[in-house]
Amino acid sequence: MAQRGTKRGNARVQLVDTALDLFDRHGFHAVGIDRILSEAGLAKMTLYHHFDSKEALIVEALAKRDAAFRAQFAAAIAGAGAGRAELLAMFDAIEAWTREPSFRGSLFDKAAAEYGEKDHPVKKAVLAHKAWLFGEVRRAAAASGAADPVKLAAELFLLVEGAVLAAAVTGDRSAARRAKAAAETLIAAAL
Amino acid sequence: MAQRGTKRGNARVQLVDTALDLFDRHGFHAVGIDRILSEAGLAKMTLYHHFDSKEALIVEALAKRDAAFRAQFAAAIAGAGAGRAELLAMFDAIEAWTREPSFRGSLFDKAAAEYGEKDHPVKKAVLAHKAWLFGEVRRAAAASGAADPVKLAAELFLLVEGAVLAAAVTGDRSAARRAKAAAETLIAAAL
DNA sequence: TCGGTGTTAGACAGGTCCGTCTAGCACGAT
DNA sequence: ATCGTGCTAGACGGACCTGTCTAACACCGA
Repeated sequence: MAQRGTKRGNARVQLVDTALDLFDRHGFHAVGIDRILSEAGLAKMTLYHHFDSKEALIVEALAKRDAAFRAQFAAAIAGAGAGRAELLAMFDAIEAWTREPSFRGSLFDKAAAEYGEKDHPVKKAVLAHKAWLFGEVRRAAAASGAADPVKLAAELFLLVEGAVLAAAVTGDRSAARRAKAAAETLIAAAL
Repeated sequence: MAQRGTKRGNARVQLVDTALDLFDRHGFHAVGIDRILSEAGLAKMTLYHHFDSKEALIVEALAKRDAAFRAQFAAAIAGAGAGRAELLAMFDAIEAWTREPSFRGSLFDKAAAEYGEKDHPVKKAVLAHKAWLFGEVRRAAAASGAADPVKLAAELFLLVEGAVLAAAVTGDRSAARRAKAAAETLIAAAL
């Protein structure tokens, strides 16, 4: 049994982190709360004190992953300038991510696969994440001087999504690099 | 209760079709065999007479979906010529598919999300499907006269994957059309 | 009409699911 | 040191999971 939290309030963090890892590895429905609690060394009531339900835990886990992703993404493209350079830096960021040994695909894609109902809280979290990511691409595309920046952004977004999916499913770790190459062609044609 | 099969051997087909529909709507782990049997109006032993396990049913369901997809895909691109026209016809095929009211995303992407282990039979079925699809793109790219057909195929494949994913997750039904526009740019640059 | 074959119904078993319960721990303030 | 409070442990409940069992059904050829 893992040592119990030495500080108050650590349990919640431990819970979310453990859940995040297990959901990522095995999926949401496949992982029961008993397994999360066992792995985290915590008890049932600890979970239900902090969260109303397993679903609430999932939503919070996705929120944490979303925040971490945004921060990592922002840091990765911070060095680049605006416009074209920033767009290309995004593909570098995706490549760096997909090459991490811990990369197991987008947790949001997995969540979307398991929770397809439009009004489901989990699906809403997925859509919010996707909308933000597309917004980032659109913002950078707008500063690239492209004739039709929204069209360019939409095309590049498809490349990003495709690269992440291909890297996750087939394990193709060079997908992001090839997506970048395609992006360079699309950007050049869009100016 | 649904009327029992009037012909012998209809049960197996009914089973696979019902499972396919439910897996597509709710996911693999979320759908129990009891639900499938209830919906199909069949009994437990009927399932376990035809299949060794739920997993075997999943694999057969994916095989049927794979076969149907290949047939539909082949029919959709049959009219087009070879090379560039065939590549573009593929995007039309994807668009037609994603615009079907019954479109709920790629069942293979969902399967990959729930069964991530490399050696899992379900994952193997997913990889076989993806490998075939990429092979189709590569074959057409090879006949397009591109300087580096494999590179072109890889880039177009990412667009296909991205379009299907975007259509499934965000419900963006014009994703495939934009993927086609991007593909035209990439093909033009690859010649 | 009768027997044999292949399929089906529904109960059952053992495990796990999510969520709730009571009881009691460990800590901060006084 | 004692009290009060926030948090936690582990048992429990009812529902559901996958897979197995017995018993009997419907249909075939003879």
